[in-house]
Amino acid sequence: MKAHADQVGGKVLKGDLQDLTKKGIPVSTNDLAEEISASAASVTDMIKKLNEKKYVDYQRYQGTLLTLEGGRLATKLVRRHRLWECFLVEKLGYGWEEVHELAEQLEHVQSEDLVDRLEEFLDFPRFDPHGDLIPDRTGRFTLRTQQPLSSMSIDDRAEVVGVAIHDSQFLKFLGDMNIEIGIQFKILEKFDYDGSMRIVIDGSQPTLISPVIAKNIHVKKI
Amino acid sequence: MKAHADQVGGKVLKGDLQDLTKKGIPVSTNDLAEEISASAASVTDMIKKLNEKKYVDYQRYQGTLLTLEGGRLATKLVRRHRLWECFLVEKLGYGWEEVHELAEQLEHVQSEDLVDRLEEFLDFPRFDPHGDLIPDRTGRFTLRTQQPLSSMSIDDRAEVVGVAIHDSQFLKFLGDMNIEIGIQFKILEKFDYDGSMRIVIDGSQPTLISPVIAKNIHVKKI
DNA sequence: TTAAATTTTTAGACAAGACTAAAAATAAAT
DNA sequence: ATTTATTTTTAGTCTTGTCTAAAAATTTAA
Ligand SMILES: [Mn+2]
Ligand SMILES: [Mn+2]
Ligand SMILES: [Mn+2]
Ligand SMILES: [Mn+2]
Repeated sequence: MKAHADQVGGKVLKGDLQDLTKKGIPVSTNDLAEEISASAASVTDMIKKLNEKKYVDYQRYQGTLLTLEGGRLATKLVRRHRLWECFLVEKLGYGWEEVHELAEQLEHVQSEDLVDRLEEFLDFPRFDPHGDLIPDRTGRFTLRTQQPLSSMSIDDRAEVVGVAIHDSQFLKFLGDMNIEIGIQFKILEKFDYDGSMRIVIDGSQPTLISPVIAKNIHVKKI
Repeated sequence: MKAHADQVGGKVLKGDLQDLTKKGIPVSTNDLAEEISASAASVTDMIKKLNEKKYVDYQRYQGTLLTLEGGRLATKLVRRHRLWECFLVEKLGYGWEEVHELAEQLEHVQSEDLVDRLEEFLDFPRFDPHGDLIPDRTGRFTLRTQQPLSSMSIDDRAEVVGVAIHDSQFLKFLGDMNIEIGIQFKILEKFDYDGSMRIVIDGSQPTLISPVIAKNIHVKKI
């Protein structure tokens, strides 16, 4: 159910949830179980019910795929989740590392209208605090050019547009290094040995970025 | 679980949830069942569990009372509910007749901190859109002098401070008559026959108020 | 191409929360 | 003080969502 804007670099174009997931590749029962911390047996049971209701395409032993209807529902959930995250950060002053769990609860409040009003109240934000895209009322959103920081070269200049991981430890760590959405920087060095990079954030001192970190920061070349 | 500020006219003083409910009078199993639209059997089952957890005092056939701990929990829920109602009206532009059901969902989001921040964001409102008191972080609140409009006499001037019924039909009806929290008016006539009243809202035309309506509007004499 | 390892499903059980129908306790009426 | 009516509880069942252990299917390796 979780969308991964990260996997879709390239041109700006319209997309739906399918574009945000690994297109057409079924997810395994075990992976789902792992993701939601439940047993594989429970996942099988539930998936069968969702299949009955036509929210997923499921054939035993072959994994699971969202149907169009399931995708629509999932997109709505993603929309709600991300708008609530915006609210928590923009209006209640939470940090980007604190909002996911709260949004997980708020997203289950049933009311289309509430979310639409929330969106208006927030002035129609296009991205959530982690840089993820917010689908509009109709489920559409605009894709964005982006690439992992690890793919940049020396002397490139770039802007941080998102993160691949929402883990609060990771986000807090980035925060401590003053790395946040919107900051611009230049690549000073890239070490062939392990791919570590030295970058300099405009108006600040140079920082060393480990390859694992670099892979999980999404940037836009400028 | 629902607090009734209406039952406590009189002097301004500190209170807790006990003050807001019919003090010490146990609620019957059937009344609870009616209130939540469940069977009496279900209520008995659940009450037994709450009794186990010490949230209520229950003895079979004798009805149910909140314990101190249960009261504290209930107060928190009431606080959350009312703050969310404020949010929906103040920030998202909902009408007072639309917010109860949404707040019923939002109140179940688990996070003390979230509610405290919401309260601050709303500038520490003391009353919700229906004029009900909002407990503070510690569960305390200040009682307010009030009486039903039906108890006023000719030539009295008063201000609307709340409503006894939260039914959306009733609230919409009041709205249509331009009766809302904060408006001030004068009693022109009171008909002995059935208790109907004619009132005039400052800067408007006189209106006729039926006794049922008058009983459910809380006012403060001025 | 068969055997071993892994993944996924089934079978069976359990807890929570609901319900209906019948029994028991309490309250009201004669 | 009995009888009758009402309220409340118990008994038994159902549904939903979860789990573990064992069986079945698929994938990987020999
Ligand atoms: Mn999130
Ligand atoms: Mn996010
Ligand atoms: Mn309410
Ligand atoms: Mn209210």
